[in-house]
Amino acid sequence: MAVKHRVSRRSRSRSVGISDVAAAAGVSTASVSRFMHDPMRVSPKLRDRVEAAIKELNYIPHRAGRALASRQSLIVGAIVPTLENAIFSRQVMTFQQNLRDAGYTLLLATSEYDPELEFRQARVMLEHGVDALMLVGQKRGSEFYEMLERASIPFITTWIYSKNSIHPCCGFSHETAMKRVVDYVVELGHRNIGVVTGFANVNDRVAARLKGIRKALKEHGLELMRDKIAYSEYTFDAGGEALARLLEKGERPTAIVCGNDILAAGVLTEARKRNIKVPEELSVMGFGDLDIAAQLDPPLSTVRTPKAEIGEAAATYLLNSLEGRKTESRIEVDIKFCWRDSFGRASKK
Amino acid sequence: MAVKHRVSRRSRSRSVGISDVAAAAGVSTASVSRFMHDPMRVSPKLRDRVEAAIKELNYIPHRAGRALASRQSLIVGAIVPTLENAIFSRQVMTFQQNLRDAGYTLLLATSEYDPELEFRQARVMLEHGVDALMLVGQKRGSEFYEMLERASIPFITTWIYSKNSIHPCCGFSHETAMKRVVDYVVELGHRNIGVVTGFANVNDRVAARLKGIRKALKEHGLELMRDKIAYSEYTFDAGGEALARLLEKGERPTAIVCGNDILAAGVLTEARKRNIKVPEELSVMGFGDLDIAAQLDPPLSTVRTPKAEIGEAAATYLLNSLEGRKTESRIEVDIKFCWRDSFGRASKK
DNA sequence: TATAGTTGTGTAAACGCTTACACGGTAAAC
DNA sequence: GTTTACCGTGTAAGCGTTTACACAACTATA
Repeated sequence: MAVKHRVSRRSRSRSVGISDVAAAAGVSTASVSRFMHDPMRVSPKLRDRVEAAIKELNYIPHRAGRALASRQSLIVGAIVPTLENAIFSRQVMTFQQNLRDAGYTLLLATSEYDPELEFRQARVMLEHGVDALMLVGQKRGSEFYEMLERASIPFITTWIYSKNSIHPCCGFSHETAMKRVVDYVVELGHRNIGVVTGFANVNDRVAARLKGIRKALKEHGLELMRDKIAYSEYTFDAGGEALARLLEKGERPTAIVCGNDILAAGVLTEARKRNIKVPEELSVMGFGDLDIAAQLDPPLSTVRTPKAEIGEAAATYLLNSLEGRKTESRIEVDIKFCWRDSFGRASKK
Repeated sequence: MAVKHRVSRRSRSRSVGISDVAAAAGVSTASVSRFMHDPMRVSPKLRDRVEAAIKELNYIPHRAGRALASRQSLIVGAIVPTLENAIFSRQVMTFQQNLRDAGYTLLLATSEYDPELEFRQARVMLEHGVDALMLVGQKRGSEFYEMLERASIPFITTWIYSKNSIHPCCGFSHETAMKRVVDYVVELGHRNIGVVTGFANVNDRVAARLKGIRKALKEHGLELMRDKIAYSEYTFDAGGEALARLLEKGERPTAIVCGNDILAAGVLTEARKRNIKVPEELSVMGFGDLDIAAQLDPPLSTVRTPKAEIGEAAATYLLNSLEGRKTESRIEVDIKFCWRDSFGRASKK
């Protein structure tokens, strides 16, 4: 059934290579190569000739050749779930900037929260010979880590931190973060607390946050009932709908703790639509501190996560590893609780 | 005892190559290569042996070798100004997804709106042998385009459209878009219009939008005075400050037209801070329709730009070019005007 | 039966670079 | 005036693929 048709061959014209430069300059390719890496390693006379030849021929070195010969691609890979979320795009951006400053280039893929796709992308990256790899989260099959192991390249998992982590990681404990949030929420008098969260099965961070919530509640003798959790996609509208579902069941919560700011913004909008006053009647808490959080009305209480810092720290770790420098492989970053107007004391009945 | 280990050098151990597989399977490397590209091209017997050998050895093909021999890297590059803005990250994401589905991988760099940096990054991409390249905007020195010309790879400029464009492009006319906006703004009775915009010198899209504004005003016998324009960085706060500057000078405008939604959001926040009622006393118009636009209070009027569509169209164009298919090289995408509550008729004095 | 295709496989020469090694020349040490 | 060291350069063997070409073994055709 598959109709095989011949794809027109691309032009195969040789491009200007190092040997052309060598010939034009009347030197050996070795000398040109040396010049490329450190002009001071060749004599001034030769230097000038090579320089002239390069300019003359518009020579652009071909890194595939270099990669083959030197076993270094100068490429670093990153696989993130999505770029729709400012969280990851900010992280990727600083990651890339730091790599670039060190002479590396970024190969980027998204996994769309699909483990299988993530695995395939990782494999492709290894085929491309990436010198290092940045990942998000740690939950993946052992064959994934075994593959990395065999490739023996440094890698780091981000948005995860645990001092006993088996793998290099850079982030914070989502569990602790959320526990602290809920501790405070309870302190503010809230007893009936609703949760709007992403789907925990695909994402270890979501699961950890839920765990933190449960832990805090338990310590205060409370329990997170099933009908107080609404799972949702990461969109504004879905966040609003999640609130709607929560409100349909039982007594209205006095506080909603959300898995991220997108969901919280949706909740805020839905609350306004229903004339529920925030925070008087309903307190709302986000997570992540996107730029928009402070622009919402009322400004959203949330947890600030250092997206850029994570990208930078990940780059630093990988670069250190590549250079053979000793570095801490479990990096904890600071988070900050931002209590803004969307969250207040529980209304007294 | 005497363990002689040179730590500084990176491990140079040969990895499993195609020749190892060939040896293990008792066939030639050519056959393995053929198997890799199309298993049906080799006999069943040989197929099984090769398959077994590959699994046995955990063989991962090395694309640098392939790139060298076949003159195709299966890598496509993209250079965008930043990923902080959802505009570009969304575009990059769909671009990447479409490439991936076609077997290509994305090499990504940011230029931070710096032409020089963009040029250097482009050069690095060519060194990596990208098969194609996506860029944002068209304003760059001729040496840039000459370099691309010499590399003779397909490329496309995005967020730009003109039916006479010299270069392949995919986007819309910012000039026309803004002209239509202002036409309507004037129709709504506004005569005193302020503009908050990014810096036009670094960005051809900004310049085009300003041109559109001026053109529209001129047709209505109006003029954009210098003191009605505030230039600003692309941050919420800077947008607010820009409004502040505008308000200090002369009579207060009845409408503010912004270069993007971030600036508009900043303007909205600043207006609220000053107790200026939107839209009764001041109408505000954004550009771009970020997700947040509809969540703001009041919901922001803006121009919806198809970010994902641009990424996809760019990918499609490049893939078509790579496969030698004939395609339109100037692609216009639709924009949509979203009139929400932040914009209304000019208040009658 | 002779001839011409077809199919499956192997051989070996690239592809563009790096780098171990060799070598001649000059400078420093004796 | 040797010897020793070092420096700058060239030679050539890879690095892991692809692919043009050759060839043997079939199959189809006349």
